[in-house]
Amino acid sequence: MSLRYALLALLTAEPLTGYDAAKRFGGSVGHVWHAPDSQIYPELRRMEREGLVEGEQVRWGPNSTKTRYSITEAGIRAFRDWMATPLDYAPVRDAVHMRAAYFEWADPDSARECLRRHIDHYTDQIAQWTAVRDAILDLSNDTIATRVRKYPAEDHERIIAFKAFAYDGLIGRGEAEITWARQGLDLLDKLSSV
Amino acid sequence: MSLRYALLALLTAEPLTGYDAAKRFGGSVGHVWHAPDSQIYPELRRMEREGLVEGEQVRWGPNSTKTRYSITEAGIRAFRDWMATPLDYAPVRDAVHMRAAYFEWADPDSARECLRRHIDHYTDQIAQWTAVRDAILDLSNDTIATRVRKYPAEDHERIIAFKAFAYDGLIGRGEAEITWARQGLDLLDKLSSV
DNA sequence: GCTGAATATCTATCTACATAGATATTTGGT
DNA sequence: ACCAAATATCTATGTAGATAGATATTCAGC
Repeated sequence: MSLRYALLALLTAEPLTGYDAAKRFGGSVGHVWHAPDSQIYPELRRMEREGLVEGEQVRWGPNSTKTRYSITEAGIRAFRDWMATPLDYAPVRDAVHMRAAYFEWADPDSARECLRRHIDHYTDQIAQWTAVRDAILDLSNDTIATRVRKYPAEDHERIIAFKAFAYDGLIGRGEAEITWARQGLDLLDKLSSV
Repeated sequence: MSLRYALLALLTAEPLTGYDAAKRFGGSVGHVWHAPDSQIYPELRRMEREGLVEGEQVRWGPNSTKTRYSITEAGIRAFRDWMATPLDYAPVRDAVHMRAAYFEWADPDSARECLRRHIDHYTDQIAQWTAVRDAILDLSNDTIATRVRKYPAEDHERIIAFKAFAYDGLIGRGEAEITWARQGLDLLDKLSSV
């Protein structure tokens, strides 16, 4: 169901085609909510049926058109309603931590590999998240620049601050993951040195 | 697919009925991998067909039996193989961070509520995780006590250390979430005081 | 002996999501 | 004029998981 709200969130900045939206899910929103295009197109159609968005045919080259969706008043209301609704927490499914709990069944090299990959993964992610956050803060991020242009100047600070805040959360969590994995590597060293 | 390995992990400690396993998914493994019983029973049957576990009928009262599953050699091999296989990282789907990124659409009270619930949720979880970790470390946790009894004394330290390590990871991450949410509350205060 | 909780299992339906295409048009560069 | 890449969309199939039961037996306590 959150895909729907991710789409509405995108559309509060500007009208988009399904293709545009799908691209955003590779970057911006994609950092917090992933979705493949095969989920996006049908969801937009459903949302149109329910009046949350409005599709309009726009020219695309000389012989073709594409559908550009805009958020409707009802869509904005639905988004705000969602914002006021408590989230429920999805049950945990965490393969790395599960595996780590049973590392006595792995040979130490595999265990180390697993943790090193964990560190690499989050190092990588943190680099991306940090880059995006910084680009948001100095408005060199296009998506956010476009968004901000749509709203009065007195809102800009909040808009930017919340986006940066979300990224800070991802970064903080990533750092916790790395710290943990390093502790694991130390633990493996300690246990194998006996 | 990880459900399968969670089950194998459980069965390396002792044979279990589907019902026993389902209960474990409410506690121990459930902290890292959740699954409802409606997934567990069929998965165990599938695993039996594939020779990873072996079901035996054991008496249950005077007029009934139940199926108790034990891990087979093939099951142990499959589990070890999985341990040596790199995990791939599931795409992110994080409703709270997504919502936080668009807090300009929430009224400040709802935003605060959302973050307070986040703090409550993880405070709660951390209390549980900490209790389990401590019970693991002093062997007052039954599941781990049973497990440890099955293996030679020189392995006990590792077995316990890895379980505690996994819980430390959950706790660390939970603390990061709380830190972040508190920052959010501060940010909301700052922005509303303007 | 009765009753309610726990044990043990199975089913059925629905949605979300992953994966892997197919198809057609447009645009930018040689 | 041609070709590759990008744009724009749609479909189909499969699995995982959420949700909500149905059913029968056993066990513990009164």
